[in-house]
Formats: sequence, structure tokens, C-alpha cells
Amino acid sequence: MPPKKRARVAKRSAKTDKGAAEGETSSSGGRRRKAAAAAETGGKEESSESPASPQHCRWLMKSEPESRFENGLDLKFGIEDLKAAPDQTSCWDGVRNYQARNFMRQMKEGQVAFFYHSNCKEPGIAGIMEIVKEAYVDHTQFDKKDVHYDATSKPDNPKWSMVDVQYQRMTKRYLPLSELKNYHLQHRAKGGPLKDMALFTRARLSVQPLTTEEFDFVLSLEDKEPL
DNA sequence: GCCAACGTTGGC
DNA sequence: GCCAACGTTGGC
Repeated sequence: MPPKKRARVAKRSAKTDKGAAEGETSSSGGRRRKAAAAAETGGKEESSESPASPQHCRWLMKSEPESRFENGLDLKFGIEDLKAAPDQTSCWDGVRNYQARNFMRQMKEGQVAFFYHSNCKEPGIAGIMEIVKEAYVDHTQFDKKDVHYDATSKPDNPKWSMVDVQYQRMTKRYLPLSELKNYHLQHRAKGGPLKDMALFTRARLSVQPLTTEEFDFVLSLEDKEPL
């Protein structure tokens, strides 16, 4: 991903878009590597089981809340940073993984997503945000100074997209990965809403879909004891 | 800091 | 189109 970075990570304030259009899949002419080309088409491998992708409406997006430097730039962007942004809104830039990008392209304004803290002391869900601007060109792919610069992407056919998200609220309590994992294992053994949760079945995906059942169950945990 | 899992690259 | 090598993600 980014020049050696995580595929998640958002940063700075949004509202700065201007990219307007963007569009689709752009599968350019065919010289792309096949894995990439396949991933880029989206639909297919992302839902290997269902020919017609389910149409997701809830999401989970990962970002690192603790400082970590790359090329002298801090990748830190936790929920507190989103909350502190102008209008509590930010673009979610820096995603450099096709599946994650494709999921972002499916996002609709008004949908909600969990803000997940990754690669930190205690990974887990910290809060909830709302998608306030649908997919448009991620400008950082063209910025040589940016950690997520992608020399292979050209302005006349951008590879990467981003969305804008707005802080909604913190969850009533932090929901640690360890707790979610306990439920996942439990549900996998005896059945339950988290049995196929992407956080565990596709651990490296930085932008992932949740079914409403998964989302509601996870959210119900904020009113329960830490387990 | 380690390293398993897995996505991407690129030779053939 | 296969697949080994390589690079990244992210928990622990």
C-alpha cells in the first residue's frame, strides 16, 4: 500500500474535496497484472459466494490511533482526531487495497461505520461515524510527498478513491477486539451473529462490510458488561 | 519486535 | 495462467 503503509489510515480534514467526479471502475486497458485487475473489478472476489453482491449498508473502518512515522510523516489518526477535525469531518484517504477501495465505492451517504483502532495497545471499536460524501478521487495518490503516493496511478485514470466521514459519537464503552473475538469464537461454535464477521475472517481488510445483524449485535455490547 | 496470514508482483 | 517470492497488515 502506501509506500509501505497500512491500507487504512485517514487523515486531515476533508471538505477539501473538489475532486468531484471519479467514477467507476476504470479498468483500463488491459495490461494490469491479473490479480490487480481482478480485484479491481470489485464484485467478484469480494463476494466469492454470492454472484450479486449483497449490498452492504454498515461498515467498519480501521485507522491507527497511535503515532507511527513513515517517511517522517505521522500516520496517527484516531477517533479523537476525527472528532477534532473541522466539522468533525475528514476524508478517509490512504486506502491502497483494491477490496477495501471497492467497498468504499459502495458506500452511500448516510450509512454508518464503526471507527476501529488498529495496530495499537488495545485494538477495538471506539465509536461511530457517518459517510457524508460518497467515493471520489483520493488526491494523495498523486502527491509525491504523501506517504500514500502511488507512482503508478495517473490523473487521467486514478486508481484510488476515498469517502468523507463525520464523527457521530463514541461508543458508550470501548469495545476491544479481544471481546469481539470471544463472541466470534462462541458464535462460530454454536451459532450467532458474529460467526462470519469480516474482522476475523478477513482480518487484513481495512474497510469491511457488516450485516445489520453483526452491526446491531456489536452495538448492543456497549450496554453490557465487558465480558 | 516477531511473525502468520494473505495480497501483489512478475517470471515463465 | 500458475505460482514462488516478496511485501504488508496488524495482533500479540
